[in-house]
Amino acid sequence: MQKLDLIVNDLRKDGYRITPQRVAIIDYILNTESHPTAESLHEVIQKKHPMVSLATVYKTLDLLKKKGIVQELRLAGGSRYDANVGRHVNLVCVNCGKIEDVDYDLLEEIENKVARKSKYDIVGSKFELYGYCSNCQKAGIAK
Amino acid sequence: MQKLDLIVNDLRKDGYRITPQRVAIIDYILNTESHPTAESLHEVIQKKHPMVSLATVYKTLDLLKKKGIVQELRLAGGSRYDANVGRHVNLVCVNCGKIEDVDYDLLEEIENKVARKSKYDIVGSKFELYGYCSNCQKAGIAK
DNA sequence: ATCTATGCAAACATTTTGCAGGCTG
DNA sequence: CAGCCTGCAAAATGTTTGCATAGAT
Repeated sequence: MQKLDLIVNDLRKDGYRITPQRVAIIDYILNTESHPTAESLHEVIQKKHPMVSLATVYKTLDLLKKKGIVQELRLAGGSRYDANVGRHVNLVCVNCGKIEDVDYDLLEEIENKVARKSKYDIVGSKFELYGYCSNCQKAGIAK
Repeated sequence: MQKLDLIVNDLRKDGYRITPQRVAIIDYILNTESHPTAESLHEVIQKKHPMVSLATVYKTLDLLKKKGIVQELRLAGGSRYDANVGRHVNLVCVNCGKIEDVDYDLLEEIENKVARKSKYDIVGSKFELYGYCSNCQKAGIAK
């Protein structure tokens, strides 16, 4: 069974409606490695599905974020979205915005290794954990 | 010698002018652990130095980023700035936006350890490397 | 005296929101 | 056929820019 179908079934089970817009967006983001912005995603999808507005793209991406289907990378020039939600390292060019995925072993060695392998001039790195702090868990907000 | 003085001397050596606005901003960000946004930084600094505009805060933060003195964390609700530019882990509450710094050993164990220690409900993580790709290095753009 | 840095306000880019109507279940 | 989802447009948010002037060197 396709990954798309699994996600669609999951959403349906949760009571979400399966619209052509949502399917098109999910399908596209599952099958690209381009880390699109909301706007570039909208442009590409409109070619096949003229009936998709930018607002719907944003709303759908919000839904997919909540469901853990996509990850949002907040970068200069707007957020980019990534269906690869497993633990992974993104190599971001702070000049042109290009993003590449990188395999790695241990944190301690990553930076040097990556610099050597990629020919990137590394100017910084960041490992961030996202979650709900204990206060917010108690309050049960917006989860 | 104070860290502030070192930075100020460095900037002066590079030909940048040492204005009260810049000193106030650098001084504040060096001595806070609150990961302020540009706007919150502006509010706090205005209390002591009414002559600091928000535009100047942004311009100064850009300068400090270029000099490697601060790190920008792009999060929901706006970027946050952090004088701790060494390699470190930020623990971000995706609900209230609180940011805490975390010590760590090895990447493999971080997520579980942090979840246990912090009582955070971890919903995702991200380790990003920032740098200039080889193309951009050749082109020598905007560095 | 020179010329960078500032403040102001307008411009800009991205994302969010409200509402009327359409489509899924 | 009930109510969630959509498209549109306006609004909100966060950041950048242009220009005249103040102020650091």
